[in-house]
Amino acid sequence: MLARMSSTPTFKRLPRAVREQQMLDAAVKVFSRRGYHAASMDEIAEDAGISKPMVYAYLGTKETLFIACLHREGTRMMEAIVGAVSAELPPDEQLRRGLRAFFGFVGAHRDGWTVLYRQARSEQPFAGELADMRTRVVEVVATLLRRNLPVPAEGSREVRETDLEVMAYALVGATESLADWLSDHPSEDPERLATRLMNATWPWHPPSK
Amino acid sequence: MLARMSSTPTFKRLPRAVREQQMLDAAVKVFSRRGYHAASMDEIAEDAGISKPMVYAYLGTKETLFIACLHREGTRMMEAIVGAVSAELPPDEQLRRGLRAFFGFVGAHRDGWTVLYRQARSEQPFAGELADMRTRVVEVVATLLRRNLPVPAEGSREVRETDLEVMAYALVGATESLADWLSDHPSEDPERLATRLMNATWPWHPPSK
Amino acid sequence: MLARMSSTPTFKRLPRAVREQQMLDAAVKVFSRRGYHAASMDEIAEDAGISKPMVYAYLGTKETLFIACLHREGTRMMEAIVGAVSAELPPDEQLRRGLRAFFGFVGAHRDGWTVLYRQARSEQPFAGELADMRTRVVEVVATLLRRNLPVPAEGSREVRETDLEVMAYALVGATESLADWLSDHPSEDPERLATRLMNATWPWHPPSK
Amino acid sequence: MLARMSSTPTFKRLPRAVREQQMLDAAVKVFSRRGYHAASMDEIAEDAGISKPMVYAYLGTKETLFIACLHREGTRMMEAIVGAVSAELPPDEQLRRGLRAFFGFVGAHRDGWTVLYRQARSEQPFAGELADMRTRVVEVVATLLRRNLPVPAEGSREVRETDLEVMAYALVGATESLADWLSDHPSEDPERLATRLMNATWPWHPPSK
DNA sequence: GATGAATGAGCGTTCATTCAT
DNA sequence: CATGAATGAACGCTCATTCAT
Repeated sequence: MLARMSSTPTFKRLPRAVREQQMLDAAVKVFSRRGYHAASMDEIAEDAGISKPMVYAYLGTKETLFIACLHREGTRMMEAIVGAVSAELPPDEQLRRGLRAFFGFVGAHRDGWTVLYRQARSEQPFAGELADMRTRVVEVVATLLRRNLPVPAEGSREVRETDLEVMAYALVGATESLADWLSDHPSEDPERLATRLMNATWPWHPPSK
Repeated sequence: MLARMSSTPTFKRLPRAVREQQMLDAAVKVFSRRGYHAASMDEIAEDAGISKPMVYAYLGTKETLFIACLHREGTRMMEAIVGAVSAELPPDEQLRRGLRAFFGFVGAHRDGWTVLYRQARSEQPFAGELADMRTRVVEVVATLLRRNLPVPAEGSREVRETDLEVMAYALVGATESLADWLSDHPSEDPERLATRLMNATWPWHPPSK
Repeated sequence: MLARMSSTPTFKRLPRAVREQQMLDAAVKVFSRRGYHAASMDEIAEDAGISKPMVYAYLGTKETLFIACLHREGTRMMEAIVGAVSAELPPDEQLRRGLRAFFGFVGAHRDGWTVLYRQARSEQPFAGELADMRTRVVEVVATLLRRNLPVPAEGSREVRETDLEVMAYALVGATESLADWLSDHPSEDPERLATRLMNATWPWHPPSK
Repeated sequence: MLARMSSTPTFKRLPRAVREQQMLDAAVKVFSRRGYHAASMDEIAEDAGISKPMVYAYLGTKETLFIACLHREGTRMMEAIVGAVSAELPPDEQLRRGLRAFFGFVGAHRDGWTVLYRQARSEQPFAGELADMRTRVVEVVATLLRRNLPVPAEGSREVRETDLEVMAYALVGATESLADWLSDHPSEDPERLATRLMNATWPWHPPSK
């Protein structure tokens, strides 16, 4: 029904949403490969099979383009994790599954999220954007941790809120670091890595798997 | 105040070694503030109170200049840590003091090492340099960890080498992450942070301080 | 005079091919006037009435730009000579006409080929390019010379191949030198110069013209 | 009397003339190897084992330094040729010996005169200097040629002065060209080359050697 | 809607040249 | 006499960004 009968192959003009995804694909690829500054709009446009002014028309400047990449990839990662964690599970199982999902995602998108994230962290203009994302992650993790602590033995020192935040930060940092480790050990299994981290950090839980 | 207006005009024809340090100071400052790419050799030279050709004459290109910064700051950090850890101390005390020294150093040089390190991680040309430093740190930490594990209860599962490496990586990542957290919470005490991390990660040890 | 004030403003958004020629014109002019090193890309761009990035976009770096100049001018010269020489003519007439065409070309493009050629000879990066052109010319000349020798009298010493190559080189060198002489004597007639060289070098042929 | 009795080895300070020759040696070497523009005063000073300000104190700017090189090498070449030619010899023998001496000199100083000369020809600032040298050479050659022509047969066309100048230029150009050819054929004997050029250009003379 | 043509601005780098010691 | 220290001035090159078609 959309089929025009005109002589020229009218379907070349893709709808806007599709074009935007193509551009973001190309941008993620190039930003990851070259780094934010070394990436050139020319290469991104060429890789997307589109002319440069189109990129500007759809996604704005280089900076907004990068932010768009960041959001898309960040959201995808979040969804992967959230999709793996059900609120009905016991807290430690939530943690375990969340870690698995994260390592799995990073392993499957080796040139995506991790690299963009690292780029963003080192460039001032994106500090704000990143702080937001990170905060959201830390909050989720902190919540999980709170429900996941060993029952404080008798009157021993109790864990306070700031400690929780510190632990959450530490866990996130540890996880990022292991994501890098994973990059250097491609033969390792993301699943096993999640288990290892769990066992190492919460030795009071029964080993999983 | 004291002895201002000294005998020489103090502002010109300084010996090479002095100028090199001035340049490195300026470079560290500008690289931290702007990021590697956004930093301009002009600004670095101006900040060092010297003309650009001098920078090139003494420290070479922008890339070698950055590496020189990295080495100087990295070495300073390493020395701060090594100076705080004595081999005679029990392993867990070594770890504790090493962490304290690290956080203390990061806290005292807020715009130095951490930022440079982050920069370097996100630029390919410096990946190699950094990987070396990181590997050395991980090895040291892994050694400490090996001597620092809880005595494996009877026949329970034993910790293998790979687990150790993973733990070391995790600990280093957690520490780096907390170094960032420290940058965002300038009012926090580096000493306390080290304690918190120890308590959170090795709850089976008696709390320190 | 004729059809000035044509329909289009004439000064912007020209198609690539046109702009490339404008750039090459400007480049030849500036390279000739200043020499390869002293010529600045700024001046070339300005002279072409275009911004510098366009020059880089179309013709590449300074080196490739110079080579492009060399090729264009060299090709034009070759065509001028080839167009003047018919294979049906007797060999000595071919030589005579070739010389005339060469001197005519040099005389008509005083600041073009000769100067570029001299520049190229003195810069290592272009040694290869030029050696090729020169070799081709020498081969052609050697062939002509071979067919153009006086019939060796009875048993007199015969001319060997190496001698031919040497003669060809000598003739080409002599011709180049005279092209310079022509630059210093603008009032001289290129036609007469060719005749003079012929008469001086092959006195056994009947004088032409 | 100049001998100071001081404690330091006073004789390290070489007399000015010696130092100048060292500098010129270095300059000739570097100019030949790199070309006029690519040669740096730094490299020349270093190669001469002397500091840069000394070079400026003794030989002035880069331009005057190059001219000094040109003069020294040009004079050496002239002396080599003049030393080989005696006014008592028959004209054609003078020519023959002059060519031999020239090719011999060029062959022995492969990186000296020829390269400097070529450099100078392609840079405006040295046009004047070179024109002078060349004129002197051409005049000598023209004189030799005048005495060296075949006795004009009966009433045939006579050779005029301009023809002589043209011939001299042609011969000089041919010779330069063959000097290049010699560079590409290091196994060839400069002596034989002189003979070949003579035989080719003045076939009416009895072959020499 | 889509693009080839075009540029302002800036950066890393080098070099001839000169003080101050 | 001799030099290490220092710089002004350019230059080649690139890039994000925008017109005009």
